[in-house]
Amino acid sequence: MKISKKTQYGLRAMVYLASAFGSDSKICSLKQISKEENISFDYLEKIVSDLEKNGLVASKRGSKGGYFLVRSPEKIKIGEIMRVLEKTMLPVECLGKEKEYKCPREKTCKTIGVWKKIQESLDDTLSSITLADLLGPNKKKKL
Amino acid sequence: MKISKKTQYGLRAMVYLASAFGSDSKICSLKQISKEENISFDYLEKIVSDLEKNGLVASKRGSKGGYFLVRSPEKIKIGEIMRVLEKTMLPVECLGKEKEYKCPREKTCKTIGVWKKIQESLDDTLSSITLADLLGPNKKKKL
DNA sequence: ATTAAAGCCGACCATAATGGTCGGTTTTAA
DNA sequence: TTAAAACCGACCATTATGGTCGGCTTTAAT
Repeated sequence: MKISKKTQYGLRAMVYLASAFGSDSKICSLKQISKEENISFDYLEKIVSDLEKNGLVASKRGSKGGYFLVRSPEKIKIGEIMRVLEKTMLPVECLGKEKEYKCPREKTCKTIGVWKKIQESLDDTLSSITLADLLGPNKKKKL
Repeated sequence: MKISKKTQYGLRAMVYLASAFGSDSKICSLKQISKEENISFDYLEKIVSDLEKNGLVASKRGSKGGYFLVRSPEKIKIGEIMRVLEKTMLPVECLGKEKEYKCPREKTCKTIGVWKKIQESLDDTLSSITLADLLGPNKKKKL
């Protein structure tokens, strides 16, 4: 029941990009991010690559290249980021709707309700917070 | 971000014991539980042993022995069970209060708020449900 | 007294996930 | 032409997970 380092690093990188979003220098290199956020460059590369493949950031290649948010911070929910980076956001398999998986205990299971409640409160929380909400005092707003 | 099988099995075992709690035959053997709940006997043994060490169940040894709840189901919160069986209930290390761990980013961290919210909603959920709440229709109550 | 059922306990183990590193290729601004 | 940066796949050590096994101890029943 814990959040992976991957997700933690990824969220930090996203917050970093969010801070830069308004400015003219909204493009940030991995070197920059990894240095300032103290995250292994090589590992960060993999993480950001995942974020890119899932349409949360975009890149510019070559010298002076880097990454930037594709949407403004207010439009990016924390849940979206986590769903990309965490292996699974389902507390238990049986809550998934994959065809292959079919729980034989389904009908009579007394514990499923617990996992459902956990999932619901998690979803609530993660869809109520956006990147913009994390941007520190001078960039206005809560949390 | 998922619940281990250990916890899932453990909760099912606890629910099983809770069902038996009222009756004269409140003592259940692992053989019985593992068979009816379809959980590996050997693995269940380890799980229930953890629950015993943490004072959630007690045992009677020898023939006709087995395990039983130490408290009535209404007095056992799901959170207690999970805190015993899950490796950690903290979304991230930095939320812990261990002396050894000290996050250098603490002061300026923009992401900690997210993890705090997750933890709070999780705690809320898990302290609001008791074993009794999971006991099916004939044993009264919600969920 | 013996036996069978049950808990108790520590060792072992295969597989997968985690968190990370490395070397090389391609693109692009200067 | 060169340096900076993204891109990409392979590799790797450590840990967690989920589970098995064998032997010991306790106790009810015969």
